[in-house]
Amino acid sequence: MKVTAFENYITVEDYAPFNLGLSVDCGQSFRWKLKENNRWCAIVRGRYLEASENDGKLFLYTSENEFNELWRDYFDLDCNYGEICRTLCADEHLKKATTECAGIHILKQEPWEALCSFIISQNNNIPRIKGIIERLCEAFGDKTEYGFTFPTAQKLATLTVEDLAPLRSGFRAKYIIDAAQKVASGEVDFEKIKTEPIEFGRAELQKIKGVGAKVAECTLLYGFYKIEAFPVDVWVKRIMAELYPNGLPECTKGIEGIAQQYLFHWRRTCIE
DNA sequence: ACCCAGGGTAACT
DNA sequence: AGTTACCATGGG
Repeated sequence: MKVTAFENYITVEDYAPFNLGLSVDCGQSFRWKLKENNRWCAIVRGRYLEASENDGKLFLYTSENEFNELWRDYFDLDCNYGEICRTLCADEHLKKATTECAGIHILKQEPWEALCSFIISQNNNIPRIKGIIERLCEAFGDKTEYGFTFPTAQKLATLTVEDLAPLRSGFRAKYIIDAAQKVASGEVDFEKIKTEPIEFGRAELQKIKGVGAKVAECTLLYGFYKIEAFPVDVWVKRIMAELYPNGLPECTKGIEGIAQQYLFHWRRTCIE
């Protein structure tokens, strides 16, 4: 990986297969927007970034310092996805999925944002999920010169279900409040989820009302980078019924979450 | 009115 | 422990 710093941006070359647009807009995160100048922009962990990709080169409007300390990790640029995809290619369907959706990386998102976002995602569609999250940030996040931050669990823990009415999140509002309270109080222990095996995190997250297996898996995968987590939504359910009636192939062992992300996007966009 | 969407829960065998 | 009703919201 080669990083070159300019006045107000850096370029990154020679990185592992990575597709910026695909990674930020394949259903794992909901806050990235494509501006008219063809740059993706978002506020992540309180930091604002504009980014674009052209001719195998990344343009990140940030400092080399912030890149090394935040974005490099967030975009998982030091992980060898080439090798991972070669492993997954042992299965014929995953060979197609990883080829046709090449460059998807798992984004290392903030645990609370991932949890809260995927609570909102339940029985919902992606455009509306994005709308609810945008209203959540505008109503309860911190205003910055570039937009609103994602509100903290501590902030949301002070609110009531009625306070969330403007979000139009429906029955999910009470789940958001319960999650915020349990995370803010430490009843759901994020630090321990980070260090303990995944089974601890599964049980811990499902102490929250409205968090079942699927939302827990998404939180563990995108918020805690537990890449063996395997969220099964309606699309992955279809994949399993159509292609893997006897379960996932051996080559996915330990990296089920990454396989899932390719299969999810592939099934939604490349099939039929 | 009917369908679907990155589901969850409770009450059953 | 697995299945099966039932729950819930807004957009098409």
